[in-house]
Order: sequence, then structure tokens, then C-alpha cells
Amino acid sequence: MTRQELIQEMRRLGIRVTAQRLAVAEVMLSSYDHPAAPAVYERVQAHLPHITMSTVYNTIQVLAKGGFIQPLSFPDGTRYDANPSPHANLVCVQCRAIVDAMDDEGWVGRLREQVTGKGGFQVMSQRVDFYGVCPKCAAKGVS
Amino acid sequence: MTRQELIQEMRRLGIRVTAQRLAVAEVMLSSYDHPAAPAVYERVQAHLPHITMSTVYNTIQVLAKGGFIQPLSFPDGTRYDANPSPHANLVCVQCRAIVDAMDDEGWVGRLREQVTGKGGFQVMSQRVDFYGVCPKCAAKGVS
DNA sequence: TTTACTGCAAAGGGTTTGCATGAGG
DNA sequence: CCTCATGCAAACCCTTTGCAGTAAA
Repeated sequence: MTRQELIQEMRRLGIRVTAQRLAVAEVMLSSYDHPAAPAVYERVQAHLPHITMSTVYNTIQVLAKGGFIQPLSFPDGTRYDANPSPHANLVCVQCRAIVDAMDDEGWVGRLREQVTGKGGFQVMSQRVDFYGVCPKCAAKGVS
Repeated sequence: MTRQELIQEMRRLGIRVTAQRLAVAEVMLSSYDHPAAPAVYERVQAHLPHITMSTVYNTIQVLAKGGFIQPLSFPDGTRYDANPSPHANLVCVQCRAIVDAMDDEGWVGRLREQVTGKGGFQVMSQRVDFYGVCPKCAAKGVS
């Protein structure tokens, strides 16, 4: 998504475009490690040294409401996922890394189909996390 | 699970058995609405009026570590799931109700099989949530 | 008897809010 | 111009922690 497309999409959703929001959105959309707010703050500071955490949190809420990102609550804070397609996350319980799981065959979407329509529950979105130990941590800690 | 079986299982895991822990565990294991800590506290108070939130939180940690319950973090607090089998949760974004989704055909387990073994990630547990509007709320708010 | 759990109160930390200033449409 | 976003600081709320007393094993 180019900067122009991003601006157009924001305007289409009635989101007022500011330098801060653009910066936060671009960091979010180009981050694949599911950053928390403080990490987003740090990265945005490289472009906008004067931005504050309030604005980052405010913008995050706006972007979430607009469907650009999905919040993932964890005990130690909220991480954000900018991948709009149905997928699973692999969450390392040791280093807290989060990566998207390969799901070429669309199993998450299929699971959603199974759930939808049963019992009259209207599914709007989903969160699929698998918790465990990533290859790096498994190599380090020889458990 | 009877009270005696619960006690034996706790001892087997090296968990010291106290009246407070038994009460919290029994409330947890007999609650199917995925209660948050304050709700657990209220229910336990019916049996142990003198218990405190500290003890409830302490016990919750112990039970989670022992694998009796799974914490589910949400923006407005943590809910707890006492269903040990792989399943999906249906989370109503309006009334915050959480119910287990029927998964007779084991789709969640199958999805886990797909993820496990790909890329060397060691899966230990999972969380599968579907967010939407429950039948009750759909009937009320005619959206 | 030894270990560690309970209760109480206070602290912790990510996130939200109130308000004056400043910028977008 | 009018509305709404930003920045700053303080407040929020769920959860954790420190400590003295007490109960489990």
C-alpha cells in the first residue's frame, strides 16, 4: 500500500490525516513483528521526534476502529497485527516473538466457516494464537 | 471432577491445598462463562466471605501454572477458561459473553496439527477466539 | 517444625483522559 | 472558521508485591 493509497483510504473512512497518524500507520503496516505501543512509539520517533505516547495510543485506536490493525491483548500489554487475512499467530512464550503462521491451505478460514452459522453467532473477526517455543529459543535453551 | 479428585490432583502437582484454593478451583471448574477475577471473587465469597482479591489472584496463578485454567487476556481484563480440550471461543463484542464453540469434528485440533511441525515451532497450547454478536444481542440491537 | 499461604495495604505499569493549544478540511 | 488532533500531565484500573501473622504437611 503506497502512501497515497493510505491517505485516500484514511480519508474514505473519515479519518483526519495528520503527519503523526501517517507515521504511525506506515510503521504499523510495515512491521511484521506485531509490535506493542512502546515499540511503535520508538520507531515513529525516528521520523517524528516530537510525537508523544498519547498520540500513538490515540492513533492506534483510530487505526483499529478503521480496520487497519487488530489488537492482540496479552498479560504484559497489547500487540498489534497488521495482517488483514485470516491467519494464525505463533507466539513464543520465552522471547515473546510473534510471527504469522503459514496457512496456505486456508485452515483458519475453514474453521471460521465451521463456526459461522452454528447457533446464530455472527462472526466478525477472529484471533488464532498458538503458544510455544520458537526455533531460536529451542536452540538456546536445551530443555 | 469430584472434590477428592481435585485435592489429589492438586497434591500431585505439589500445590498446597487450602480452603481458599479449593473454593476458587471449584468455582473455576464449575463456571462455563469464562469469568474474570472479580467475578470469581464474588462467587467464592458465597462460600468464604473472608477471602481477599490477593488470594484469588494468587490462586488463579497457581491454577494456571498447574494447567487447570487458561488465562484469556482482553483489553478490559483477563477471563479464565477451564475447558482443557482444544476448542474455539465465541466472544460477543457487545455483552462480553464468552461461550465455547461446538467443535465436534475437532477442527481446532486439526488446525493445530497443521501448524505443528512447520518451521520447527513447538506448540504447547492455543487460543482460538471468534468475535462477533451473540444471538441475544442480535435480537436486541436490530442492526 | 518448617515451609509457604493468607490478608491487608500500598505500589506497579500499560493505557486512558482532561484540557489548552494548534492544525486539518 | 469550525471541528478535531496533539501534547502534557495526571488519573485509572486491574493486577502484583511486601510484610506480619497463620495454617498446611
